[in-house]
Amino acid sequence: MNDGWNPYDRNCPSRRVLDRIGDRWTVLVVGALADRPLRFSEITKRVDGISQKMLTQTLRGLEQDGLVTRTVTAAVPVRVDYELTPAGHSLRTPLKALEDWAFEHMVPILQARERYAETAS
Amino acid sequence: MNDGWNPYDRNCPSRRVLDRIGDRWTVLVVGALADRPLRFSEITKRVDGISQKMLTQTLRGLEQDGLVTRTVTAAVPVRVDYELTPAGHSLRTPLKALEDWAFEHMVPILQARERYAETAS
DNA sequence: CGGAATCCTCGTGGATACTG
DNA sequence: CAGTATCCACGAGGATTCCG
Repeated sequence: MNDGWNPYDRNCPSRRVLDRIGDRWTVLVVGALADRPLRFSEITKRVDGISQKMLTQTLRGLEQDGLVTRTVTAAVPVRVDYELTPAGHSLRTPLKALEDWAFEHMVPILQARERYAETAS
Repeated sequence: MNDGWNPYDRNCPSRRVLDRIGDRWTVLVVGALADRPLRFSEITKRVDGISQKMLTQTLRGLEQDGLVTRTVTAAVPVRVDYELTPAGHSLRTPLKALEDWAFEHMVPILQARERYAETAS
């Protein structure tokens, strides 16, 4: 049922998918689009620190995987909206679970990190 | 309740935690340790493609965050076991949800990817 | 406004060799 | 066995400029 693949094998299909999802920006962009479609510039504002190059790249990847749709409205200036597909929305559930985990555990984790930093000479 | 932080802000605590989790190797190493404690060399074998440098680095990070414990057994040769802490185990739940999602959606996603590759001249 | 193209710089991370 | 220490290459990704 797994086609003989082992999830820890670098070429395992599910791992190839996971590699895209695990991407730093992908998680944040999907999160930004969770509520409603957004324009390119709106996403830029929401996701702090992302460059327009990375945003373009991330969106192309999501589009390529069928997780986001790109809609161009001809006008001057041009308007482009990005929206999660049903599959994209379904990704929010596990992603949200991860964010919740991070939020719940961040205090002890950040404390442990600082303690570690002090110990290290 | 969020200390005024916005999750998309680069300095938001939960995002700082997420950055570690989002790491390519971290997910795989935590997964490898899910069932039982493992020795260094055992993890190397399980996680295909990881170099010993990256494994060391990843383990140090997890140790630093209190998600993994490192136990040294003095002997010749030395034996070192790595084990998930309770916090580390709790991370498995959201991670598993993500893996499941990847497995469920991989077929259409990989197909969409190929279609995209063909279209592009 | 929403990019594409170019340049250039860091850091990631692999390969190798050596050590307790 | 389980690392540490170096060296090095490559690619991610930022800054900038230009275009439809």
